[in-house]
This record gives sequence, C-alpha cells and structure tokens, in this order.
Amino acid sequence: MENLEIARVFSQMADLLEIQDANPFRVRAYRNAARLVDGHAKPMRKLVEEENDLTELPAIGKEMARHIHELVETGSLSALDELAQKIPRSLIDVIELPGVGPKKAKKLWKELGIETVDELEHRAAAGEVAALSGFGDKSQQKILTGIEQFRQHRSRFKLVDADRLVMPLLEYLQQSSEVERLEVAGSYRRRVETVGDIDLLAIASDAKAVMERFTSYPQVTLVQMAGTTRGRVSLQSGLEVDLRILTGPSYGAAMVYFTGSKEHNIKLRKRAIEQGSRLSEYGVFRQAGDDEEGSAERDPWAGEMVAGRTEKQVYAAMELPWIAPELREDRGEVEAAARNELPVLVDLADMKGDLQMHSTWSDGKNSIEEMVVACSARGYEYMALTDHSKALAMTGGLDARRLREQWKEIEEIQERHPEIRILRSQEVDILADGTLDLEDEMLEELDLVVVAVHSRFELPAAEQTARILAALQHPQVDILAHPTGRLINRRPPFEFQLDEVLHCAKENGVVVELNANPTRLDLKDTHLMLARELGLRVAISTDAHRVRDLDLMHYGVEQARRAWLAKEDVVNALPLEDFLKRQ
DNA sequence: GCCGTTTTCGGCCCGACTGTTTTCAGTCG
Repeated sequence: MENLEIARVFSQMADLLEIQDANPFRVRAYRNAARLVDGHAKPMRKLVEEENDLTELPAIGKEMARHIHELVETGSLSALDELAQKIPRSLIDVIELPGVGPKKAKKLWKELGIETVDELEHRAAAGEVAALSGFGDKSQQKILTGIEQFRQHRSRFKLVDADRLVMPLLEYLQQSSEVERLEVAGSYRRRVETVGDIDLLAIASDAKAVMERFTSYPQVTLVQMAGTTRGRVSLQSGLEVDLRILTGPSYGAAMVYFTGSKEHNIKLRKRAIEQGSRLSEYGVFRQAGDDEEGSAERDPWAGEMVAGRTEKQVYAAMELPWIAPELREDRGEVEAAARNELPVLVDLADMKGDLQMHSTWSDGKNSIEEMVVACSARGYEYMALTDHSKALAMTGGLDARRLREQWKEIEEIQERHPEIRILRSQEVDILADGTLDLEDEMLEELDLVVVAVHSRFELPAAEQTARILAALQHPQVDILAHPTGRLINRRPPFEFQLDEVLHCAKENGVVVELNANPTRLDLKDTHLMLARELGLRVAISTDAHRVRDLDLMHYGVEQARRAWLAKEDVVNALPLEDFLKRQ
C-alpha cells in the first residue's frame, strides 16, 4: 500500500470520526497523520520493511504507527472497518458538499436515512430536506447547487490555469477607483502546484462598493456569501474566489493569515501564545494582563496591538525574520526562521540556462535559430537542444544520422550567436530494458545527455525501477528528465521506487530534473526536498516545445523554492564556465 | 490521538458569515 492510499485511509478515519462527533483533536490527529504520510517522499512500506521507528515522525504516535503497520501488512485497517459498520462511508462525499459538514450530514442520515450524494439529491429535490429542523429552503437550494458543482468540477486547478482565470479578475477589480490595494494570497501565493480556490485581499475606500463590484463580475455564477468584509463567489470555470476587504493597520496580518498554509498559521499562533500574545488576521496583540480565565468576551481587538500593517512586522513581533510564502507549509520553516537558518531561495534571476527544449527537428514548433534567439533574449549563457531520440517516432525523433546533420546546423548557428553557448544534447529514451536509444559513440559526442521514460508506463514497480537504475548507471548520462512521468490532474506517476532512483542518481553523479512545465512539475516539491537532503543537484528545465514555453521557467523556480532549494542546488544557475566544469 | 525548556496530563488557533435561530450552532477558511 502506497503513501497516498494510507493518507486516504487516515482522512476517511477523520471524516467518519467527525460525523461520529468524536474528540475534535483526535480527528485532527488523523488529518495531521494523513498529511505527513502523503507528503513523505519515502514509502511507509519501506520504512516498515527496514524496521524504522515510525513514532520518530512528527504527527505519528503509537496508534498511528500501529495503523501504518497494519495497512502495509494487510492492506486494510480494522479500525476503519469497524467505524464503517456504524457510519456509512459514503457520507464522506456528503460532507464535502458546501454548507454540509459533519453535524448536518449526521442529521440527514439519522433523520432521513440519507447515505449518499445521489439520495441527498433526490430528497432535496423532493423538498424533504427543507422540512428538517436546522435546514430551510436556502440550505436545500445550496445543497442542490453544490451537488451540481461537485459533479462538474472534482479536481483542483493547475496553477497555470488559476493564473489565467485570476489575471482578468484582478484587472476588473482594479478598474474600480475604490480599490486601493489588491493582492492574491492563499495557496496561489504559496505557488502550490494546484489550487482549490483563490483568496483575494483588498484595501478599499468603500468596502460595500467593492464587494458589489466583486459579486457582479460577469463570470460569477453563484454568490455564496457577501458580507461587509468578506465575500465568496463561484465562477463559470468552477473556480471559487474569496474576497476579504480590510484596513491598512491589519493588512500584513491578513496577508499572513490568508496566505496560510493553515498549518503554518497554527504554528505561528502557538508561538504567539507562548510569547504571551495572540495572532489573528487583525494583528498581533499583547494579551492584556492575564485578566482571569473568564475573558470569554470574543473581542478580536482585545489587548494592545503590537503589529499588523506589514507581514515583516508581524513576523518580527514574533521574533522571526520574514518567511517566503513558498516555505509556509509547516515543514520546519518556523523553527528554521527562529534559528535564523532560512535558506536563501533560488530566484528566477539566478537562472543562467535552460537544459531541455525541442525544435522543429523533432516535435518542437520553432526552428533551432528561433529558440537560440529567444534564449539569448532571456539573458541565458547557455541552452541545451534536446530533441527526441528515434524510439519516439511520433515526434520525429532523431537517429544517429539525423543527429549528425543537426550538429552541422547547430555549428552554423553557434557562429552567428557567440553570446550564448548551444549545447549539443538529446532527450534520449530509456528503452524498456533500461538501455538507451542512442549508440554509445554518439552519446560520447554529446555535450549533455538527458534521459527519460516515455513508454511502458505500466511496468510493474520492480521492473520500472530496475529499468531506470540501469539507465542511470550508464556513464554518459547527465540528467534524468521528468523522473515520475506524472501529468497533473491527468496521469498519475508510474509506479517505481523513487528513493532508490534518487540514491542511484547520487552515486552516479546524475542530476535530476525539475520539469518546469506547469502540467508536469516533475519532480514535485516533497521529492525535491528529499533530493536536496541527499545532496543531489537539480536542473530546472522548461521542456519548451515553442518559444513562448521558455517563459514557463518561473513555475519551475517557484516549485524549487517550495522545496527550499538555493541557487547552489540548481545546476543551471551555475555560470557557463562552472557548468561545463561540473562533470 | 499527539506531544513535552513548566507537562506523561491536559492542553490542542481564531474569527466571519449564514440560516434559522428567539440567542446561536454549524460551517468554512
């Protein structure tokens, strides 16, 4: 059983426990464990095999460790099965619906016998839900609308798609003279590879007017809420957008709060409490002289406000340096900040070259010279031309003869463009048996050998792993491209042992790629963190198939930042001289 | 269920909005 599946079991436990009205902290423990397991680069299966003490992991105690052992060894969890005897598992889908949480799901089930989304839809359509106490016409309608949306848009939005949807909305809002400041926060600002919704923050001279403009954006299909400081709408695309309107003195605190992650916020708030303060989206408040436990008065402005206007001030009030949004995942960044040991993250401006791109020689849309001119215009010192190898016939992959022809053209173009070094390269297919799709004598003449899997994704994990390991041990190989083969929201990674591959890459001096294409982002952040711990270097490459794809580099850099990578960790942040010397 | 510079017990983040409420619970982020 893989980490993702173990994580799923833990979230199901959490959901069912919540419906059962269990201790909310017990519920959270399962959610924390799910998150840890999902984000852990090394398979739990492996940790169990190697007889590691799982309770060493954060969020994993005795009980969770037992659960993981059971899941790895039997493929199921008796605790979940027992719980599912009492509460139907299908209610998990029901609590995903907007406006329905554990309490209401339980009520629907106990009083109307509803166990599934389908049943809920029928009964709501028949008007039976509105008759239930605690529900009403509006709740019933919201449930029906929610079910419709639930069916249409089940997956999260790729960051690049969110970018395309957010830009015009920002432009629309900024046309209003009442908007003084407007920014996107949330997972979008943390540059998470996919986003569930969009969080906007604004300072406005007239909050009501701005909220009205927001809810009347032409793309809005549903206004979920529209208060004086907070609104939420759904767009035609299915994307949900939150708008929070606030005042200057709280802007920085709200940015922190709304940027998240939730786990990062919780860590910060705990720190504030330890220091005798309180952190909310309004600011950092020094708690007024321990006025009795019973200060049940829920005044968000209670105490002396010590920070709030800028993020920097908020962090400083907690004796921390400012933390880059990409790091705010509670993966040790608060602790590192407290020790003043935050990494200096790689930046787009650090990039000195692009190490994967295609031309019309295979499946690219632009000529070599067009790509060269474009790379040069981006200030790069070098670039690698990596057209496909012959096994990928559909892309017009190059055999040895055509590759030699291509080198002649490269030579001519190189003479016309001395300002940039054109590296002779190829994206060589790793064949099913682990051999490479180009003769050794040709490989030796290349400046850079990039290898990748493009076929037989369905091989059993052991074979797939062996295949890649064999390729990495070839002495000419420099870079392993898009190592997991995943396409976000479209194709899962193929099954193999990533940690073994990373170790092997380390031993053989192979660099792993971070493919910057926003549909790939492969390796992903947690994998890259593991690579970094192993001391592997990373190549951030666009895999451009046309000139404009070269501009996708920033998605790769953002992902690298999420993995704590500094420019020293990135080979194509090296100046040309050093890059050439590295091998 | 997890966790520990005061702790192996007793904590565990904070607030807005909605709907159906005669004063607030539930949901959400």
